[in-house]
Amino acid sequence: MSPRTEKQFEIIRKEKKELIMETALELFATEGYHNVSVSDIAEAAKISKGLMYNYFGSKEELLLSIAHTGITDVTKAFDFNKDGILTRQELTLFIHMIFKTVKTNKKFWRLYFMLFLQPDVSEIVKADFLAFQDRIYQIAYSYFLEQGYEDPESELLMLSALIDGVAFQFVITGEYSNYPLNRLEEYILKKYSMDKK
Amino acid sequence: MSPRTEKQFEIIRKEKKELIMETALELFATEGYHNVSVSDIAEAAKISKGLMYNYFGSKEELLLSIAHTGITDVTKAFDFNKDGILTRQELTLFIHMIFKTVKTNKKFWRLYFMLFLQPDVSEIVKADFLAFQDRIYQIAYSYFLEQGYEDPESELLMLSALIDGVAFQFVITGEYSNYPLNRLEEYILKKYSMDKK
Amino acid sequence: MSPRTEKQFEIIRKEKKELIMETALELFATEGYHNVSVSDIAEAAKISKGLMYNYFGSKEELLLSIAHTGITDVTKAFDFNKDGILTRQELTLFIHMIFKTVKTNKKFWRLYFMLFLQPDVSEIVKADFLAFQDRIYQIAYSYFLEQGYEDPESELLMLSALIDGVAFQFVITGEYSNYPLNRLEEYILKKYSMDKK
Amino acid sequence: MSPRTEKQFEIIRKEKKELIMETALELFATEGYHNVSVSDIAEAAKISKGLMYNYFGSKEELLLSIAHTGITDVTKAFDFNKDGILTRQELTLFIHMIFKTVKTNKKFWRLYFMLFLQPDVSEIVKADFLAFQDRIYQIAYSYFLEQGYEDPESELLMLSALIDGVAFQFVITGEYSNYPLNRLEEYILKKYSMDKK
DNA sequence: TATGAATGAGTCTTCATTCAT
DNA sequence: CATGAATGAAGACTCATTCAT
Repeated sequence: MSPRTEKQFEIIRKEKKELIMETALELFATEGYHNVSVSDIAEAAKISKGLMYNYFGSKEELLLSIAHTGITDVTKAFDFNKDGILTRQELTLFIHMIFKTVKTNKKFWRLYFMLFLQPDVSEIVKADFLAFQDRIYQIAYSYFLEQGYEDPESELLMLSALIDGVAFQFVITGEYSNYPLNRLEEYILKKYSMDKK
Repeated sequence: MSPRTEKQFEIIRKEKKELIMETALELFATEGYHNVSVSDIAEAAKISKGLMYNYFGSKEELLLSIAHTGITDVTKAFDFNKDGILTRQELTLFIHMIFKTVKTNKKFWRLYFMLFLQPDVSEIVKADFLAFQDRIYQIAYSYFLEQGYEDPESELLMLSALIDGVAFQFVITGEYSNYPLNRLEEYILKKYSMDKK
Repeated sequence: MSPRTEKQFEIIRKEKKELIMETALELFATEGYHNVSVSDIAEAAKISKGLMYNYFGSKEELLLSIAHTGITDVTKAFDFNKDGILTRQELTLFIHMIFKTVKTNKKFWRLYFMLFLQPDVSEIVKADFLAFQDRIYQIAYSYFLEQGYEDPESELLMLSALIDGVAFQFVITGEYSNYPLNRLEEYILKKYSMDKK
Repeated sequence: MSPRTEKQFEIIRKEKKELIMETALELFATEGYHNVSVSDIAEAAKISKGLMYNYFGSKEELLLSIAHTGITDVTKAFDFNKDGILTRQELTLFIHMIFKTVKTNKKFWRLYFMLFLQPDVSEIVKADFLAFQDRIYQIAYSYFLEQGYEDPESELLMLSALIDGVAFQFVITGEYSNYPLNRLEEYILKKYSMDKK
């Protein structure tokens, strides 16, 4: 008889928001943002078309929310609170984590690659990502510097490109691909363990 | 004033077609396929909307034509008629050529990355590209094998990923970016010249 | 803490209803009926959307309630219980009252003008207004007749149009306009004091 | 076989544009701007929904075009190229013309009254109308001044309000009303012929 | 009585495509 | 070969209204 409490409403909102975002991510990643209509999302999430607008101002805002939440989650997972210098083991762990996040969040990374090829990506998304990338760069850079690499910057760019390339190739393969991500991970790790210079 | 010969018509057709494709490539790459309307293309190419349909069955066909022509051109440029084994110089040249084509056809590669993230890419385009990739793989693979690399397949995949990664990062930067493509090229070449194992 | 009596509930209902109507009138007049959503009204009145439907069957019914209540109030204010003939002073007072009500209820009159240009105004509202107008017409007509005006009907229509025109012009000016309503009132009163014929 | 000439296209465009504007004016005036959908207009004009957007950027732009064209036409009809002072006959003619234009363009004036009650009317429309009104004011003002009226400004405002009021009352009556517009015109004209001071 | 999540019909608008000339 | 007016299906978005709590 009495209306739902504020808390109850909050829970409902949170859950619905997540449902919509997950559904949309799934569709955006598999079909492409422009090939998915708001109706498609509503249907897949089993809600009405209008409800999406109760939670997100527009289809684009939904996309940006997904991107923002995704990168925030990934960033959190990395626990960047390193103050000292990376040891070799730590770099190993680090690279391992990147591969893991790519494996776990394949759809998300697919979306991110799409977003970056889209020339009109919101500055917010870009800033989010660049912040994340920067952290990684700093860490890897200090490692290469420490290890006495001749041209740590190029080394860094190469590692970055390599990871991006592997991730890209992995991501463009279908849901159940047999891209040898694990094998490549090992191979890369081995390389960085042996390299001197 | 005299009626044009069939040959002349053919030339006109060919030129118009190319004009449309170039204009469309430019727009697709800078604005994104879905953000460019047929009207936009017509306007930019200074032709009528109807004329596009004289040359291409649909907007999508136009896209696929661009992709097909592009990859054909690139493939041609490579002159794969190698029968013997790649020497180190040849690999060097080879990698150099890849970087060169990425640099020269930035827009085209951008389009290609987009296409590959789009799950419904025509099988034709896929086949085109896979054929191209296969040739490269064969060449590089035989090289790594010859050079006595322990795991030539992984090595191959890594080179491929590395190049894709560099190309991707280069391509998503704006028109006049300062991404150090040349420096990375050199760095990669040096790596492959020194590496034993 | 003690359960509210029925009487108290009634008072609450009345006050809420008035709050909603006043808020809606304010918004309708400043933004236009179609530019104001039920959500807007609810937000401005600091109530929930659902509550409005507790008091009014629909958005349109709310509008009509406002119009009905408004014209009823205005009518009451006039105290039409005249049996005798209007003297000149009484006409003066009468015209003065009309101007006063226009001044005081600017928003309401704005709404009324809108309603009358809307072809599908409810018959109820029309009837309300025509009743009001009729009373005024009767009074003014009898006055003009008494005063020996040649064509009292035309005279009446003119006075009516004049007042409507002044009111309209006053009403379409912004909230803090400097339309010389008072000056015009005086001017009109003077005219009707001097006119013979 | 050969495409239509530019001239032919121009004619087509002009005629279609007028058709759409006339149809829309009819509907806007009888139903109200917000109660008429673009589909309604298309259906009434027997064109497709999309075609309207070939000629007008939006529904609102269509409205503004109608308003602008209407007031331009009316202004033209007045031939304001007066340099001398208005004689009484000229004022008579002048008032007559106003009444005539109201009678002839009833729908248009209805639309204009609506627009002026709409708080968010485009500045363009307002400017158009105020320019027109200004011309009329100047002419009437100079007349009243010349005739030695005590307070020409108030006199002017009154004439203006009177005309607005008559027009308003005439306009809110249905298509085939029996509002005595002609009688009122005569009555007003008589007034202004007799009035001294 | 009061709340706000949920619905879905309806609206404006876009745009690939067709076709008469 | 070339044009652009015309179409209509599809999409994003709004909002009055309902209803479980």
